[in-house]
Order: sequence, then structure tokens, then C-alpha cells
Amino acid sequence: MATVTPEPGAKKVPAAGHPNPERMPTIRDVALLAGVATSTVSRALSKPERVNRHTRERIEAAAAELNYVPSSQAQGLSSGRTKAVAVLVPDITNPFYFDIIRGTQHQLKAAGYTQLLVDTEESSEMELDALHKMRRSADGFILAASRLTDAQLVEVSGTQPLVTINRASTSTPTVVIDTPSAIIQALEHLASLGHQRICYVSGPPTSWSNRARWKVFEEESTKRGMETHHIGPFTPKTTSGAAAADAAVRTGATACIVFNDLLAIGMLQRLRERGIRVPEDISIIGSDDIFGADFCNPPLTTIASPIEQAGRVAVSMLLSQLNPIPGRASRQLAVMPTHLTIRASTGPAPAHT
Amino acid sequence: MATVTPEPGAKKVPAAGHPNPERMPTIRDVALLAGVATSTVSRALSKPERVNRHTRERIEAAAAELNYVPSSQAQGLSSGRTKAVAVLVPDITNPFYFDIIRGTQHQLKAAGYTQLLVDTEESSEMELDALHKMRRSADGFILAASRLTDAQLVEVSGTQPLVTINRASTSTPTVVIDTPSAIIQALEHLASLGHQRICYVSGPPTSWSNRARWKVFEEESTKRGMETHHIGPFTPKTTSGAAAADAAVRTGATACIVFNDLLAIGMLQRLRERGIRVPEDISIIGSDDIFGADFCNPPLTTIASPIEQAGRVAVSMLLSQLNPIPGRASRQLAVMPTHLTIRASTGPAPAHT
DNA sequence: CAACTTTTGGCAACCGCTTGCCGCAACGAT
DNA sequence: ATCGTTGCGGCAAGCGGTTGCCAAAAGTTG
Repeated sequence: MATVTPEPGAKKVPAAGHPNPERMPTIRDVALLAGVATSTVSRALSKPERVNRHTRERIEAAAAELNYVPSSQAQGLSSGRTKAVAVLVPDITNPFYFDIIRGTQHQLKAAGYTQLLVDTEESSEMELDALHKMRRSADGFILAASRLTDAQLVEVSGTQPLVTINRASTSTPTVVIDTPSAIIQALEHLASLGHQRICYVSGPPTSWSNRARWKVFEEESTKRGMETHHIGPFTPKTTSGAAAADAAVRTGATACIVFNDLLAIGMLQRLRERGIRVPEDISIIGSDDIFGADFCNPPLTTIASPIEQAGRVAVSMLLSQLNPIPGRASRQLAVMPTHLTIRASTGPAPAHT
Repeated sequence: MATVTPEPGAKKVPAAGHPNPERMPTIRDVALLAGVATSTVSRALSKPERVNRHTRERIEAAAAELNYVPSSQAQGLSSGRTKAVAVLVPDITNPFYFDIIRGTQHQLKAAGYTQLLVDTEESSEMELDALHKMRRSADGFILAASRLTDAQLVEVSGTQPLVTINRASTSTPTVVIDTPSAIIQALEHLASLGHQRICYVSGPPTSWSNRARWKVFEEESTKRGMETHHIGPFTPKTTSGAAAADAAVRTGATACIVFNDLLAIGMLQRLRERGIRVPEDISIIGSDDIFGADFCNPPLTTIASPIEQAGRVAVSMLLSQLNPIPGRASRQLAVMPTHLTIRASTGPAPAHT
């Protein structure tokens, strides 16, 4: 910028050239170069309106010249805020969580926050541990599909700001992906295709969403006079699909609604191996619409969820909790809509058993 | 839903938006409880042999009782090390990088380090920027498939410890996934199936591995007297697969070696759409063996790579650089072996054009 | 038992930045 | 002119640890 501000008598410190090239420039170096106190530099950089425009520009120039980057460590130490948020997922291997992570990453970056990624390995102990160990290094937490008990969750939420994803809770803000309501759609879909004997393939018993899905499934299918089965629990990985597929076949069901796509895809593979045709012999409906659900064989009918968006919403809920806007109370619940995406893994019920 | 608005207790709660009845215990609290000086506590916790066993136990007890967790911020401030490593990936959306991240995450956690995940969005500017902005907050960097120029890389490597993945460099330790050598296997495979006209489907021009793959492809296919084509560049996403497939078909090639699986899977989808059979009409070979390569339709023949392991190795190379063991020089290059995994997307060359 | 070496623990100076408080100067209103 | 106000910048006290240096305590040795 062409600034026409000669500013005479500025106490320039010509001698203060570049300091030791080894050491990274500190706020002091900037202050020295700009001829002001460190406190002024600090303010110029964080609350621009607090200092005179001229001074600020001078400081900014000095900072730019020195290539100054404030130490987030030091900032955190004195301000008490780390500008970092920890995201805890049960299994970093699962594509579902990758979508979450992608969403949180995106939104956090936009807000100038750093994401600390933690894999809790499906263990509530690790989750608690991380929550505890990192309380100093993160301003808040996002718990994706927390494995914590209600009591644990309540306790933790009293200590630190957090938002849960797919885990209803009265004690913390939550974003839930409304898969249950889409299960009704799925059921209708199956019913209209003539299926009468259907089976729910269960995921981890500690998963809240698994319980929620099963509950709706049972209620609604019974209501429709369908014969329901329930198999599981299975680990939500493709490798568990074989066992799940075999169990499903044994129930004699003509269609399955599966806890998630990972498991469903695994089942697809196993069924193909066994020569059981999908959807001619059995229909499969997954859940989440993860990466791969559209190109597996056959392409999977599934309950599509805005997973990435859920991550983004969780972040904004957390941030509004961390930096409350005086007037507005922060949202406590966000429900992400879902819908059934019909592909090729569902079809008419076979004519006879 | 029942919206429980957080009750703002005292109107004088500025920074901490959370009710903080009890301050977090500091090293001072521990010292007080144990009846020693803070310096002793510090030492008892970090260099146990420096303090008497009896005192140490007393301190540990006190720390445990108070549930003390040292502030990594403060530790970092005074010790100069952050115990954090930044992992930069060009596209967090790409499953290939998921695997890298999984590997780094795993290994970093094992070493007590925190992973800072950054998506550079395929942009060298963002990459440089992150490298610059985070130099204070990370002890080192892992650059996966860096988009930096050689010059930039050299410059950066002079400033901070880093390890590159899939990016040869003389200035930094590197782990390369040896896809090129497996390309020879792929070529042999195709040749033995009778393919004579083959095509390389190119990825991002800024990608070092893309260039490396193309180079080997060209040299070796020519050497074998095959007719080679080259199409691209294409963005390495399934959505680019359509264009790639169409272009590939136009070349008249009977087989393609594709920059990566993502693109290959996209091509598979497009070819199916167009009624072009794989592998009867055209064979496709991908690269990386990402999640999904085994269950797409048809399952993809691909160059399998130990991606996750590459991430792990990168971390250990970086850590040995950060905490050098006096005697041993740290490794500068790790080559990860790859091999061709033959599935169903390759078959005999069609009898006639 | 004195002289000396080795442990062991405390003191205090930082690390880099934020922030409450204060003072000074310029400005506006009386 | 006088007396607030307000705007702006400096001072200095931390934030929670780490660490070099030193002295007291304990252990060795002749």
C-alpha cells in the first residue's frame, strides 16, 4: 500500500536489524523494530482497534519484515485458550469417521483452530483418558459416536466443553444423524417390494446409534406386521461381513437392514462368494452411504447421511460454546436429515422361500 | 427439543465460557502437597533418576491424588519442544491419504506425540503457509506427496525437520513407495495377456509420483515394443474417471495403467455405463490398493502399496531426526516395496480392435 | 574424624505472550 | 480555563513449566 504518512521523529532503531538468524523472532523483536512496547505489539496483532492505525501499520510492517509468527504455545499459556479442538473417533480406520474428520477439519481450519485427531480404538477407557490428558491442550472436544456411558458423559461434560455426534445426551450439545427416521423409509421400501421377513444386522452394542436404529426397526417393522429378526452384534468392518451374511441367511429373512455400510459391503462380498444373489435372493440395505457404497457390487441401497456436514455442524456448535455471543444461546441439538438412496442391492422379495 | 440454555452464572466470567469451579492443578499444587519445590516435581516427573526414590514416590502420589496433568503448552514454552508433529496431505478426501494418516497417527501416538492434521488442498501455497505458520507449534513435519518445487523443498528443509513421503529429495529424508518397479510387473502382466496397445492415465502434473510412474511406464513399455499412449492430466478423484475413461477408449488402447485407484474406479464406473466391458474389452490397472479396490466392480487389479506402513516409517524417521541417538545416523531413505495384486479388471487382450 | 565426592532438592531466571492497571495527551463540553 | 472523557501506549505481573547453578545432606576414603 502506498501510505503517505512520513511520521517524522519516529524512534527508528536502525541498529536492530535481523537478530540471530537461528532464533525465531519473538514479539520483542517486533516491538524493538517498531519502536514500541511488546504489549502494544500484542494488542496491535490481536485487537487492532485498540491501537492507533499508524502504530498498527508500523507494527504490522515490522512483523512482516521479521516474518514473525506468534507462538501459539505462549499465547495459550497466558490467555488460557489453545485454539485447538480435539476430535475423538472410535476407529480411524472407518470411512464413516473420515467423513466426520473431513468436516471438522474443514470448519476448524476456517475458524483458525487446529484439529487434534485421536483414535480411541472403540474403547471408553481410551476415550476418557484422552479427554483427561488433553483437557489442557484442547479448548474443547468433539466426540464422534462416543462409547462413554451416560454417567461418564455427564461427568465429563461438567468439566470441559464438548459436543457429541450421534450420541443423544441431555448434558451436552449433540448433533445426531437422523438415521432412525430413514429406517422407516427403508422399511416402506422393503414392504412395497413384498418383503415380509426382514432382519436387522446389529453393530457394536455400545453404539448409541446402533441401539437407536434397532429400536426403530423393531417398532416399525412390527407395526407393519413384518417378521423381524435380529442378529449380531458384529464389529462394523467389512471383515465381519462374512459372519453377518451367514447368520442373516440362516434367519431365512429376505432382506436385511444393516447397521452400517462397511458391514453391508462385507456381507455383499460373502453372499457373492456363496453364490447367493443380491438382490434376487436377498436384499441388503446399508447405512451412511460411505465412500464405496456407490461402486461396490451391486451398488448398495443405503441410508444416505450428510456425515461431513455433521462434522461441520458439530464444530460450529462447539465454537459457539467456546466463544458465546452474548445475546444468543447456543444450540443444544442439531438433527441432520437423511434419506434412503436406492441403488441395486434391493429388489423384489423372492417368490418363495 | 428441550433446550437447556447454559446459565451464565456471574456476569464477570470473561474468558472461560465454562463454569470452572476448581482451577486445574498445577505443578505448584503438587509441590505443595508433596512438600517439595516445583523444580523437584518437574524433575521427578521427567527425569526420574534425578530424584530420590522416596521423594519421587511421594510426588507421584501427590500428582495422582490431584489428578495432575502437566500443561503441554507450558512444557513447550520452556523446553522449546511441542511434542507435536504436523502431517500435511494434499487432499484429506483421498483414501490414499487416509491410510497415511492412519499410519502416522498410530506411530505418533505410540511415541507420545500429537498429530496435527493439515489439508493443503493440492496447493503449494497452502503447504508453504502451513509450514511457516506451524513451525512454532510442531517439532517436525511430514509432507505426504508434497506439491512443493525442489527449490522450495530445499529451502524449507533448511529451516525445520521434515520427512517427505512419495517425493524424492536429496535435501530431506524420504520414504518412497516403490510403485514404479511394480509398474514393470504390471507391464509384464499385460504383455503376457497379449496387450500391445497400452495407455498411461496421468494424475496431477505436480505430483512427483505421477511423473515417476509415467517415466517408468514409458521406458519399459517402449523397451517391450508396446504401443504407448498417454492421457491426462486428470484430477485423482473418481469423478474424473468419466473423462479419463472416454479419453482412454479413444486412444484404442486395450489396457490402461492408471495413476491411482480413485481414478481407476471412476473409469470402471464410466466404462460400465457405456457398456464397455472390463476386462473383456479393456483392462484396467490401478495403483495403491486403497479401500474399495477389492470390492468395486470388477475388483481392481492394482499395484498394492503398504501405505499405512509408509506413514509409520515416515514418523519413525522423523522422530529419529528429532531425538537423534548419538551413535547412529538417521536413515535418509526408505523404499517401501510394492507388488501387483491381480484381481478381475485385467484379462486377455481382445482378439481384434 | 576431617576432607572430599556424590546425591538431592531449592532458588530463581527465564520461555513468549496477554492483560489489568496506570498515566499521559488530545479533545469536548461547560 | 477547567474538568472530565476518551484514546493510546507502557509497565509489570503473571501463565505453568524447565533448568543452570548452588548449597545442604549423605556417602566415601584415608
